[in-house]
Amino acid sequence: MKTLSQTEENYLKEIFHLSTAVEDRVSTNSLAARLNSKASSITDMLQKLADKGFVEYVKYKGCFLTELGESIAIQIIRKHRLWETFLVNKLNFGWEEVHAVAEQLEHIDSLKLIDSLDHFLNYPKFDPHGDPIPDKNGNIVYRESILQLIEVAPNSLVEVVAVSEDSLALLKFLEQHGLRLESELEILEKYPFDESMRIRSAKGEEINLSKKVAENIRVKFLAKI
Amino acid sequence: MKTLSQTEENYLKEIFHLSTAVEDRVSTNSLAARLNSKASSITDMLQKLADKGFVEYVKYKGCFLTELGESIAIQIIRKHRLWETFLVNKLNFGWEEVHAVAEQLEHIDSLKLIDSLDHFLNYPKFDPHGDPIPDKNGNIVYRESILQLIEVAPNSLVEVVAVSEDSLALLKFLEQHGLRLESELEILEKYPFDESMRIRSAKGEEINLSKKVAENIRVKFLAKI
DNA sequence: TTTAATTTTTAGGTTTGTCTAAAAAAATTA
DNA sequence: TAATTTTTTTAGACAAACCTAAAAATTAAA
Ligand SMILES: [Mn+2]
Ligand SMILES: [Mn+2]
Ligand SMILES: [Mn+2]
Ligand SMILES: [Mn+2]
Repeated sequence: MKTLSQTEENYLKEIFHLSTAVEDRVSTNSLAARLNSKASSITDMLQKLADKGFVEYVKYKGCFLTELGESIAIQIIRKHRLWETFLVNKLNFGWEEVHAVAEQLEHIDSLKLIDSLDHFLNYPKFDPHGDPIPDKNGNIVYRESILQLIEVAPNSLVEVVAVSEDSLALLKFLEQHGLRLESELEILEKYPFDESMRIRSAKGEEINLSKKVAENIRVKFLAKI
Repeated sequence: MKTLSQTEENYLKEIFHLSTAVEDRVSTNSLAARLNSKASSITDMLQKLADKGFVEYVKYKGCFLTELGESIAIQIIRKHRLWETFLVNKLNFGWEEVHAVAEQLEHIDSLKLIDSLDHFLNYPKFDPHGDPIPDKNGNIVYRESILQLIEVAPNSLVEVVAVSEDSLALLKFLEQHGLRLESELEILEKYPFDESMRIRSAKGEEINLSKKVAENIRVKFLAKI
């Protein structure tokens, strides 16, 4: 199988993320926004990816990955998350520093490398942001009963299990308030006018979280208080 | 400092290797041969690199690196050799498997990454092929009194200290005969008609080495026998 | 020191991935 | 349903890195 360009790989990865998280058929404009590119460039590339059999694409109707395209996307995500794990676990990077470097490392092409790395890291199941790491065969084990913090009702106790990985500012903010994976926190109050919320961290600090922040923290429900 | 393309980095690296190992001013054709490219392509790129201040280039007279160009080349070589060391020491790659992967990894752009890696590997001085690893400041400590095996007279005992790194076939050949870094061997006889030689390995095996092979093994003289 | 061979450069193209501006289709609103 | 707005595609260009073929400069041979 001939190897794809970095650009093509980034397109497939982004189509995968959008089609699992947001829309079934991925629109030209949503890709343009995520890839910091223009709609016309996206159209060009979608035609090429469709020719090569990586996506199904119908003019004006958006696209989705073929089985082949999806398996490639998953392997790139596997590499991305394994490298992030390496950087945090072995090289002592902070979780907010790894994404940018992993965006480069995910394109290194060597099966032996990535399998050896997986072994070296002891076959980790989740990356530093709580996201599942696909295995060699592309299987992804999603966690059960995870919800966005913003969906949780007041007077609930929850545990942080994942955070949106690609916002540097968010990760720094969480770091600053001692919020990380496995942190427990209590939802004190929700303010409907701006969808912000007030929470109490494990060590008693009360923190206001904006809508944006609360959307990007994923938690597991622990108890009613 | 804005970041160079992978292609530009490869040109600088190759100019560095050729101008230290072979010729003071690097010719268009020698670059074309090393970069598997055509002379006309080299000319184009040299003009660009000269514009950007990485090389001195005079039409028809070849080129050499500026101080800036050299410092960039050395940092790429540093990355290449650190990654090779990582692959062998941590991921259990064979020394013949690492060069191709390092050719990709050397272009990853993150100072923190490479310095952390250096630390993680315990500041190695030499890579798996015996080549010196430049430090953070670009200093390279070359070994004293190293010669090519082909230059050594019969009845000498020598120790292998480095091998040409980028020939897969050579490395596999050496591996097969148990020849590696720190191996001791005895030069038995030299055959002038094809410049081949006969040697005896530490464990007594007698092996014939072609000119090509004997040129690409670097040794330290130990004793006359 | 001419002539011949070799090396290097220029001229003119190609491919990949991008862009802007204009046209076409689809979705919304009236 | 007709008009308007939004989304998407097409048309035409551009920069990077490469190529082939032809011209020019340099080097080697006669
Ligand atoms: Mn990431
Ligand atoms: Mn992640
Ligand atoms: Mn190498
Ligand atoms: Mn090496």
